[in-house]
Amino acid sequence: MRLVTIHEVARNAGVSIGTVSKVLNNQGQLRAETRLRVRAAAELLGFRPNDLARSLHRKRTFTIGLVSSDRFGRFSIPLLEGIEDALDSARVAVFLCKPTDDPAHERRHVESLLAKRVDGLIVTSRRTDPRPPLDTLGTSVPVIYAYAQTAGAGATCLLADDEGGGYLAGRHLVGLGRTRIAHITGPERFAAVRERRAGLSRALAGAQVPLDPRLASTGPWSEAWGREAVGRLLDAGPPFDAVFCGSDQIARGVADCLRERGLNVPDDVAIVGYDNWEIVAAATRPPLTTIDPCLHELGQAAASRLLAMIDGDHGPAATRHVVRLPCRLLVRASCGGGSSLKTADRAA
Amino acid sequence: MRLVTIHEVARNAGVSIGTVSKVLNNQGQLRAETRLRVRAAAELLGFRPNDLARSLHRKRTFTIGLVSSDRFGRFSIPLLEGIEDALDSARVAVFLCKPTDDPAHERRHVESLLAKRVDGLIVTSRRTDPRPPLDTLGTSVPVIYAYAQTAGAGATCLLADDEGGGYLAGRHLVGLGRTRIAHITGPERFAAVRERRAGLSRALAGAQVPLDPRLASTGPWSEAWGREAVGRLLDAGPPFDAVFCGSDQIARGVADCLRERGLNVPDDVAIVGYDNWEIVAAATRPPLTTIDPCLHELGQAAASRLLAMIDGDHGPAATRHVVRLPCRLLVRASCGGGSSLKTADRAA
DNA sequence: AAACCAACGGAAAAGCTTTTCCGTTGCAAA
DNA sequence: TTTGCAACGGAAAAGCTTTTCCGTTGGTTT
Repeated sequence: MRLVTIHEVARNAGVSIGTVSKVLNNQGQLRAETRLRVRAAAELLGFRPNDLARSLHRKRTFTIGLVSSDRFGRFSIPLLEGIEDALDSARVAVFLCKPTDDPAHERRHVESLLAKRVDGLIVTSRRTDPRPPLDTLGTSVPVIYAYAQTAGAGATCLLADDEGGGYLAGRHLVGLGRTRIAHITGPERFAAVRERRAGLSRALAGAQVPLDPRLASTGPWSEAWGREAVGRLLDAGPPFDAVFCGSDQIARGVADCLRERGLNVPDDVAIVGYDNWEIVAAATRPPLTTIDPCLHELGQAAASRLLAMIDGDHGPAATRHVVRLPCRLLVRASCGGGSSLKTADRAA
Repeated sequence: MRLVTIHEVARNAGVSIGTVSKVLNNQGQLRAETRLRVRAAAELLGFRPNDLARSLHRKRTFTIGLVSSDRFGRFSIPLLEGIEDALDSARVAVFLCKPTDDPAHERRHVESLLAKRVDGLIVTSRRTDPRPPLDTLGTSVPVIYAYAQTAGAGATCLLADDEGGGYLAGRHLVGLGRTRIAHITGPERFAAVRERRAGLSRALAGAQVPLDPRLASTGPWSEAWGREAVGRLLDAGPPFDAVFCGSDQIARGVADCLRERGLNVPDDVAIVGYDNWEIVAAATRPPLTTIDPCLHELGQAAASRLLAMIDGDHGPAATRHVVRLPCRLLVRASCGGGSSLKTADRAA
């Protein structure tokens, strides 16, 4: 695969390689006729400048590494697409890399990325709980944590605002007049679980609606858990007219169980899910009103910020930033209620 | 981010840069003591050879491009992971790139990948139907189509064996003694739909079981369609004791509807799904026996083959290869039946 | 003691582009 | 006609590594 070099273009156009370079980069003082001739030669030969040589010289590769400390899953995808979106317009390419949780493996990948002289790194994970800081092996490549965070000092972390999401859900439900609100969510050990609950509490407190602890339960992030938990409440719990679920999967289980028990959603019980996992939320009967963590936007934001850090070179690297991006309430049918709220409603 | 170069290591170790290179690549004739000294200096300074310079010289970047003509979705993920798996051990990194369906956009991406001198390209898409060949802009980079195909002459395409998958499903059902088998699947225009049906027919024909056309219906790839289609059969169709579904989503709809109509799965009706989309198949009540297209393996195979093409340089590039990789029957509970079959059963 | 060989490691080219610095060339001004 | 300037484009270095080809050095062989 012998590729055309700038030398051949130069020879073909009867100029020096420096001139070719100038033409192709719109630099220097050249006659229009010369530019045309060189361009024609380049076109004819199908010349494509070698980015390796170019980057070697410019000390910038227009390349970043995405290290996802977890398997690619439903959270990584919108994130990834957001990142691609933002980078694509800056003509920056992304190296994918999927280390396992094994730190040695991660290290090896970072090593390889650094050898390739990526301009920056984005770290993501499935869980939003703190992870050990990425070891950049003594270099000072800009790093940004997207939908991931670390306790490290100078780290910039972009997260979804789980507390705000919980608040949005709560406010929506009380706004619709619900007063006995159950909360069925994931394992207590997840920070997201605790924060979403805090947001819910804040919303209810603001409306003088009590949060009955007997109506709150934690368990796995699964449909089966949703069915089981709501079944228990129906069997032995106090009455309730709404359920805020920790995930759309849980919400789906809740909806299925309620329907099978003869209850109507949303008339008897309103449901708010979490994640806006389209394929689940839209297929549920009725389709789920849910909290959308806006991961696409989060990905875009992460990428833009990284780009800024790369350009700024010596940005505010020393200070730690944890930024929470707002979630969005996406109204479908599971709460009834106005299409007036739509998606415009954002957390503070 | 001034990085350490081989010169600094050389100075530090009191040798020439050539010697450093030899040490780090285990080449040449050097005293053990020298090797040690150089290694120590490199370690001390945290030297990391610049892959740009290295690749420039070696004419090999250990980098490939993954162009996914479709959004990253549930099919791309296992594929991607398989690819990563195979490439990781060869220490090859992958550039992600997600052109839209716009050919100009795709072209721009390929352009950029070629400028980065990727050693090869993998093309994937969500649908398995033929796509236009990837324009490699006059170069001869090895290209492989994974879970995608093109009519182009010298193309190598790796696909899942849909016909074989349909056959597996059919054989499993007749093996369990089912004789009135319905088929609810996706839109007719998908090649996969037609091929899976052909496989089903072959299996039934082999067992002298008729395929009643009144029991076959096509529609969207959705749960709702599964519910609707099976509902219609219950209302107005001939009796049936099994349903082979075109996707797990459809199968889930079928299972939900049957249960709600008071029928037992698998006692009254057995169900086989398609895709082994874990999160759906395992959450269905009962968990779905399904056809697993083995996309992880397909990804691995695609990557290994690409690697071989890269190494072989002038491989069998001129001939067209379309390879169908076998699917696997994954037994859960929706057909009852033996755990004896398990996953060992593969298409011919 | 002369000749030779093995072991060791240095010098330099190659790989491809960008960019700075200068040298020409042609024309206008004095 | 000479001087000067602007426009144009070439030469060469820089960016970093790998690899080939040689030159030294010290010891062995006869």
